[in-house]
Amino acid sequence: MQTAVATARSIPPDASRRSAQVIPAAHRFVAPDVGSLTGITLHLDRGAEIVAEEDPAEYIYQVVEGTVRSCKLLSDGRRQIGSFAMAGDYFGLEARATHGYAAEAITDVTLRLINRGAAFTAAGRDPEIARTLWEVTAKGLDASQRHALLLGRKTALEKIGSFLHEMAGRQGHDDEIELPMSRQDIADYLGLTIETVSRTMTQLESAGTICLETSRHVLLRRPAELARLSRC
Amino acid sequence: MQTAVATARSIPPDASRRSAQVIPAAHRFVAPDVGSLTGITLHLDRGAEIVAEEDPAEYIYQVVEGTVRSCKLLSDGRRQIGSFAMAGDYFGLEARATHGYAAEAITDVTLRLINRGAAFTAAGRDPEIARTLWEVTAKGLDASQRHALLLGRKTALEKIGSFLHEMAGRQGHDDEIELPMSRQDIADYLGLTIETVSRTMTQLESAGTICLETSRHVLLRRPAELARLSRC
DNA sequence: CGGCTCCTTGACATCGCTCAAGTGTAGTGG
DNA sequence: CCACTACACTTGAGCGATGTCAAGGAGCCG
Repeated sequence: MQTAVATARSIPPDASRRSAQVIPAAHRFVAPDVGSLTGITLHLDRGAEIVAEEDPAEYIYQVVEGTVRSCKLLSDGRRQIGSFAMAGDYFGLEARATHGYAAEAITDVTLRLINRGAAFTAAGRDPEIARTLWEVTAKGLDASQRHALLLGRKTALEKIGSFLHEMAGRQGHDDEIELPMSRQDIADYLGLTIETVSRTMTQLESAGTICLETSRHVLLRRPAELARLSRC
Repeated sequence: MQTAVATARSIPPDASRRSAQVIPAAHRFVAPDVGSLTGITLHLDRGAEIVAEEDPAEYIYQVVEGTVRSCKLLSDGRRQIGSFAMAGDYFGLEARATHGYAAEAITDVTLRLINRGAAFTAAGRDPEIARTLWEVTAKGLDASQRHALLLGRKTALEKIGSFLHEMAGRQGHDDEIELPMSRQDIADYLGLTIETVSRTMTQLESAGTICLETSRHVLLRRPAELARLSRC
C-alpha cells in the first residue's frame, strides 16, 4: 500500500464556507471493509476539494479520519449537502462514470482511495466484494431517502433536532457532540439558512434541550427530546 | 413463470389520496433486466398497498405497466414521496431486511416479483446479475440525491418545472405529458402543498409555458423554459 | 340528476428568508 | 502579551413565499 500527502485542488474562491475545528473522536460504527482491496492512503488539508461535480469517477473513497461533505450546486450558488462522510464511510461509489456531486474536506482528512475499475474487477471475481459494494450503495440510498423526508416535510426545529440526534448516534455518544462542520454546512445539509440554524439552536438551548458549550461543542441535556423531534 | 391477480391489502382509511387516471403510454427508457431471473407476475388495482414501511423485504419488484409511488410517512400524516416507479423501474431493493418505505399502486399496475433471497443467490453465482443489482441501486441513489437538491434548495416554480421536465423525459415526449398521479402525489413528491402545486401550474399556464388540456394531460408549449427551470 | 372526488381559487397567516448590525473567537504579527 | 484582522456565529426587524382555511368548480359514475 502506498502513502502520499497532497493538497489537491485549491478551494474555489466562492467557498467562504470552510469549517474550523477538531476532528471528532473515533466512531463506534464502522462500515464493512471492501475485502482485500488495498488502496492509496491520502492526507488532505481542510478545505481541499476531493472531487468536483462531473469529474470522471476514477476512485472510490473511504474516510479513515476526518469529515467530508458531498454536495451539489445550482448555477446561482445555492448548495445542497447530501451527506457527511465520517470515519469508515464510503463516498464516490456511483453508477455513472462521472461523479454526481462534489466532495470536499471539512476537516483535515485521511482517505483510502480504491481504484474504481479494480474494485469492479474484484467484484466480478469475488461475490463477497460485490455484495459489500452493493450494501454500501444501498445504505446510502436508504439514508438519502430518509433525508428527503426531512428536507421535504420537516420543520426547522425538527430538522435541527434530527440532525443533532443523527450526529450523536454517529459519534457514539448519548449526551455530547463535537460538530466538525460550520453553521453554513449544517444549513446546506438541512435546506435552511445559516440564520435559521443559529436561531433554532439558540431556541433549543433556551428550552433546556441542549447546551452550547461552544458553537461546535454541544451537550445534549434531554436527548429524548431530540429523539422525539427526529421521530417518524 | 406464474401469473396471479390480487387486490393485496386494502387502502388505509386515511389515504384520501388516490389517483384517478389512465396508464401512460409505454416508456422509451427501460431499465436492464435482472438476467435470467424469472418471477411472479402480479396485477394490482389502483390504490393497492404493495408493501408497507417496515414490512419484511421478501421481494424485489419491477414495474411492467402502470405507476407506483414509494413514500415515507411521519406519525402525524405528513408524507414524502421518494420516487415514482414506472414501466421498467425497480423498487424494493434495499440493504436492510425490511422495507424503508411503503409502495402503493397509483394506477392499475402489472408487477414482476423477484424473490429477494433468490436474487442474492443468483448474484453470488453470476457477476453480471450482481452488477445489475448494484447499478439499479446506484441509479436510485443518484436520483435521490438530485431530488434532495430539489427539495432543499429549489423554489416552488423550479420544483414544478423540474418535475414536468423529468416526466417529459421519462415518457419520451418532448411536448406532451400524461400525469398518472394526483396533485396531492405531486405535492408530496416536491415537498409542497396541493394548493401551491395547483397555483404554480396555473401560473405556468398563464405564462404560456404549458397548457393544461385536462388536469392530468399537459402540453409543453416551451419545453426549453422548463429545462431552464430544472437546470442546475 | 346526485354525490363523490379531485382540482382550483381566494383571503389570510406564518415560518423561514433577507438584510443589517453586532458579538465572539482564532490566528497573526508586532 | 496585546492589537489587529478575518471569519464564524448570533441577533433583530421586516418581508415574502408558501402554508392554512374555506369555498366553489369540474369531471366522473351510479
